[in-house]
Amino acid sequence: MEKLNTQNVRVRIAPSPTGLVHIGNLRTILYNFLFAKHYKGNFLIRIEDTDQTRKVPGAVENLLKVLEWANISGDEGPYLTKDGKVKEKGDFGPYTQSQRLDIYQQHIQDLLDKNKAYYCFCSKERLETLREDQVKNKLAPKYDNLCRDLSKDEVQTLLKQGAPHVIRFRMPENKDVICDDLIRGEIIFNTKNLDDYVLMKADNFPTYHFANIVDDHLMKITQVMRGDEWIASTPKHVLLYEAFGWQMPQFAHLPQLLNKQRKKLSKRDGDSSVSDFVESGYLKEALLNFIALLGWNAGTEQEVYTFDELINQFSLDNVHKAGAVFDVDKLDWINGIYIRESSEAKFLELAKPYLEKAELLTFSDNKIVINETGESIKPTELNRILALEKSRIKKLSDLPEAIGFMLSNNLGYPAENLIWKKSDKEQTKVNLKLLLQYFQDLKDESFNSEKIEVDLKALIQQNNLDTGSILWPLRYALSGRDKSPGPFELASALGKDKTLARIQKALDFLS
RNA sequence: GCCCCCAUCGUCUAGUGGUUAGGACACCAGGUUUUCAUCCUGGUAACAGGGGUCCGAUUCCCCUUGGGGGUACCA
Repeated sequence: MEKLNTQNVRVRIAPSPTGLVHIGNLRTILYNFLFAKHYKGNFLIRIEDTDQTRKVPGAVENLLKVLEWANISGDEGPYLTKDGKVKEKGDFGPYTQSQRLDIYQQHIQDLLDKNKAYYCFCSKERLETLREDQVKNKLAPKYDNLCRDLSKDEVQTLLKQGAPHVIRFRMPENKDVICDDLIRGEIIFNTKNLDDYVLMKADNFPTYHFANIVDDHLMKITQVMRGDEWIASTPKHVLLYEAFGWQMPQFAHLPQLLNKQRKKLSKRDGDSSVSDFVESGYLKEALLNFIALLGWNAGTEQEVYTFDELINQFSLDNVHKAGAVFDVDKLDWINGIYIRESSEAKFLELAKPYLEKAELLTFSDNKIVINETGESIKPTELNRILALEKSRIKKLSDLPEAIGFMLSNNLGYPAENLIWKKSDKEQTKVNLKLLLQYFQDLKDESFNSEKIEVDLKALIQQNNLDTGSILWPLRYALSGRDKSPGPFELASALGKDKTLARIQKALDFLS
């Protein structure tokens, strides 16, 4: 295997703007970025929009927004300005292929002059019929080289007539092509299995194969890291570099991200667009951490990494060959870790958009308003409420549902739910009255969960009560739910007035 | 059909000729506990099969099987 070149590292991602960025794209982007930063090189973004028919408006913006969200920025290429416009930076531009057509024109002429490429006037219809026949006869579908040996005069005549044409690569015959891969070693192909593929399309746009090679060369790309679905086209690329007489970059084909069915994760897999993950409330640290480990590991038992640790430890040496199944359960687990470890202030910031979107709260410059009641709530109070759910939610979109009952003044539930399984109605009423009395006497400044816990445990002992017979009704009165945070924390987060009101309401329900 | 890639618990993976095959998620059981979650402890679970090479193969080679990718004027 060839040795990794670590000098003047320049890598790129080359997405085509045909839809939303999906999670597999993001993983490829991540690896390129980590690699570039690890070797203190440059990371560039190049938009490969050579298929005019598949262009999707807004796709470039979506890509750049995702990168911004992920905190990954290109050293060269397109970027998003503050007012949402797309601009480009860097000395090797333009970084959008549709703006480089003249460059491809020059280079295709070079190949034509060297007789490495030729004009082809075959119609799409003919090619289609040809392919159908080949498939029917169990032959490899291949171009039959009809135009490969057209004379110069024939070509000139047809061109003068304005005949539609493409330009094809003149594939050498029966030649082994060695493709060296940083991850897989040498892969050998024979040109007899390759056909004279198209370099320039009839609309004068280059194909991926052509534009990609010209640009990687011109932009001085040192390593090409891309999904392993490209392995099969690598010999075409190698041959093109040879035809031009250019030095090739090093190739590293990354293992694919697979869905549960072990198929390539694609844009068609519903939930796989990065925007969906953002919307569901996965933290960027969690998502990046998780996908970094899908196909790579440092050879240690570490599972949780900061971004800097990823940059420091990332290496192509321990990137896998086999594809990896994307397992949401593990993502949820790691997301939970990042949620639990986030600071109070950060968690509030993270929670904001989700609470607002669910129309639970309205945030303005100096006020947070509870939509249902119109009351305002202090950030410190909200923080206390949020803290209750930190260890219970898996993603931020779970939050509105999880804390809704804390902000509502209309808890409704069947009265019998207040009764603990080993208790009865009368006992429950007595205990709730005891609690009402206790909380009435409790001073505001003592209203914290530690104090309440100590007091209530003492109360339980003094009165010789079953713990559950008092704590279950309290918790239920305060939450109206079978499952919730503990009663001490709830009381503390709700504050004296609401605590008293909710206990009173429970007593009303029982009578 | 043809070409190419890949193969350790259900999933993500450690392992580079000699290990009780390790960790994490998920799952199960137990502990803490008023519920749920967190947290702690323990458990079930894997080298696809067959040939070689070797004193010895999960590890190296070959074949089979299985999975995936490619085979476009898409990327």
